[in-house]
Amino acid sequence: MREEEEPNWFARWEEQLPSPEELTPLSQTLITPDLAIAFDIPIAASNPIPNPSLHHLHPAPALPPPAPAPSSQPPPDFDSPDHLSAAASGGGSGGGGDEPARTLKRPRLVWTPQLHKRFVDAVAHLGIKNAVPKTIMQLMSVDGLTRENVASHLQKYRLYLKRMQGLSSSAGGAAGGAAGGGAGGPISAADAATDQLFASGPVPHHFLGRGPGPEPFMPFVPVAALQHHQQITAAVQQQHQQQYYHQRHMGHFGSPTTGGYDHGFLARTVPQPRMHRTVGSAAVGLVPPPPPPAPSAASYVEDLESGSRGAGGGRRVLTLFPTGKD
DNA sequence: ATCGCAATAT
DNA sequence: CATATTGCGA
Repeated sequence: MREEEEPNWFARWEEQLPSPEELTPLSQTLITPDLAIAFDIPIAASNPIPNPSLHHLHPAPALPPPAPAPSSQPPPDFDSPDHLSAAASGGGSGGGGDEPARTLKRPRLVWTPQLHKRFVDAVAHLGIKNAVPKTIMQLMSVDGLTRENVASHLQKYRLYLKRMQGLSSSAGGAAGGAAGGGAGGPISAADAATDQLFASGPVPHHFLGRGPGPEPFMPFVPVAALQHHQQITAAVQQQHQQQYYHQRHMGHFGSPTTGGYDHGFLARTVPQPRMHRTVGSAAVGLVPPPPPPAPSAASYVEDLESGSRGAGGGRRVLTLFPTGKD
């Protein structure tokens, strides 16, 4: 009953995807080390490098989870509920020092390309069929990730796919409508470019004259295309306080060079084929803008870092990853 | 009970 | 602008 088999991505998945049964708890504190330290939160230092490596486990994973059957196996095991430091808003806090933990609101989750990748990978791996928030969430094994988080993101993700479903032509886009789906077919597309696309404009978009046109755009189609294993780090930021600064006011297509970083992703809900981006990537000055000299249809898989930190910016959006990564 | 999605709030 | 929340139907 297997229908399609793409040993390519599939094989890779095996390497980094822990079988639902083995699912290794990648507990990646939703908090960044810095943040944790800032809050005096003892991070279990027992996880310097989660499970970068993998043990070649069963050779035949039989694509879909073992038995799409409903009730089947218990969840992979989630550990700590959440230590999300809610970052006291400053104001009131009087008490101060208590252990913020449950019952407190979690800071807004920042979907970083990496995290998003994990998401996309999971969806691709599960297939439209099982790609439901709960499953995805569990497969992602991201500590702190909630079903709502995924659900919300998933919603947007689907919208994106639908939106570009018709535009394929035109370069760049690459898309393919695979989505569809209706069930039955595992999405097959490749979005490898996800993170990369996020920050870079793989789309040879010639600056279409659209100045005031909002177009955050979310570049990438579903599919899995893993390559390396990296730590998924979820970054969080305060819930209130001023907010996001990076706004695309560039209005002019001229030189979107450094200046605004961002990981654009997902687009609005207006059915407008507008595509274009201002690209930006890397805030602290790194990851130079990859000039797309070869508009090949090939998609590279790489992850970029957006280590933008409060540093000079002003805001503390800790979207920081383990710098290291070799 | 959970998903899916629109609307709405922050 | 990106997420989070909420409400309602399936």
